[in-house]
Amino acid sequence: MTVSRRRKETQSEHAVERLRAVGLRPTRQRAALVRVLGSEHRHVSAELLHKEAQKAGVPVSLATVYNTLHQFTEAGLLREVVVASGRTYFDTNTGDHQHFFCEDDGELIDIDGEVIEVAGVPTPPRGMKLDRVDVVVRVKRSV
Amino acid sequence: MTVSRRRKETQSEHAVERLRAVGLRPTRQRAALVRVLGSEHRHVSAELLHKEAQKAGVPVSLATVYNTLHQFTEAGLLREVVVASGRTYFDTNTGDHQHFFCEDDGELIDIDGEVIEVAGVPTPPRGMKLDRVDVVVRVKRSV
DNA sequence: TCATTATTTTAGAATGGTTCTAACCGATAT
DNA sequence: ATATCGGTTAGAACCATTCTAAAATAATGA
Repeated sequence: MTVSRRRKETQSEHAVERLRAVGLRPTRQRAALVRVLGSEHRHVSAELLHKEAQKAGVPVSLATVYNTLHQFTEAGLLREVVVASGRTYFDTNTGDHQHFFCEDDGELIDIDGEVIEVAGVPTPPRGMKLDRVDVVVRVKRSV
Repeated sequence: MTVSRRRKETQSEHAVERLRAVGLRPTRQRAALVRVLGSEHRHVSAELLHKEAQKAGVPVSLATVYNTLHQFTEAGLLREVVVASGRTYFDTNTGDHQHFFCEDDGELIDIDGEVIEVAGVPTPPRGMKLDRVDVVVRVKRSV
C-alpha cells in the first residue's frame, strides 16, 4: 500500500463522516464530490465540478452533480451565489463573507465578513422572515 | 380628436424625447416600450414586458424587447437586477436603492437608498474599478 | 422629394445552463 | 441475504436568452 493510497482512503473517510454528520447517505458519488471540492475555499460551477470529477477518474453524471450541489447547499456544506443570469456558483466557504464580482470575466473574490458593515437593514415585510443579506461589490476591468 | 387620443400622443412625444436625450433613435418600438414601462417604479422581466406590449396592441418581437431592455440599461434608463439564476429583472428605478427578494415567489421590493448603510467596502483588486454595490435582503415566507 | 446608407426589427433557429423522466443501481435494515 | 427505498444515470425536455440573416425603417444628403 502506497502513501498516496493511504492518503486517499483517509480523505474518503473524512468525506463519509462529513456526509453522515449532515444526514446525507455517504454514497460513492457524494463522497467523491466532497473530495473533489477539497478543503480550500473556492467557487465552483456545476459544469466545472463535473469536469473535475471526470478528470479525477470519478464518472459522475451531470444530473448527480446538480442534485448533490443542491443537497450540499441545503445541508449547509455549500453556499449558493447568484451574481449573473445563468451563472450559479457554489461557494465552499459557508462562513460570514461577501463577494467582489468582476462583470467582465465572471470571477468571484471573497471579502471577509468583518470587512463590510451593513447597517439599517429594515425588518422584512409582513409574513416574511429574513434569510440572508448578500452584498455584491461589482467591479470592472479598468481599461 | 378624443382626450385619450391627445394623451397618447403627448406620452409618445415624451417617450421620443427621452430616447433622443440618451442618444437612442426613437423608433416606433422603442417609444412604445418606454410608454409600456410607464412612469411608476417597477420590476419587469423581458417576458412580462413583451406580453404587456402585445396586450397594448404593440406587436414587438421578443428579440426586440431584449435588445431594447439592454440598450435602455446601457443608456441609464433602466437598472438590471440579478437575484436568481435565470430570473433577470429590469428596474425602472435607477436611483440609489436596494432590494428585498422573496425566495419563494421571486418578488422584488425596493428599499430606499438612505435606509441601508454599507460601510467598509474594500478597494477593488488591482486592475479593477468599482462599478456598484448591490445589497439583496433575501427573505422567505414565514410558514 | 427621393435615393442612399446605416440602423433596427423580425421570425425562427440555436444555445446553454438547469431540471425532468423513468429505468437502473446500491445502501441500509430486517 | 433480500427487500425496500433512496440515489444515480443518460438523455430528453425546458426555458430564458442570444444569434442569424433577411426585411423594414430611420437618418442623411443631393
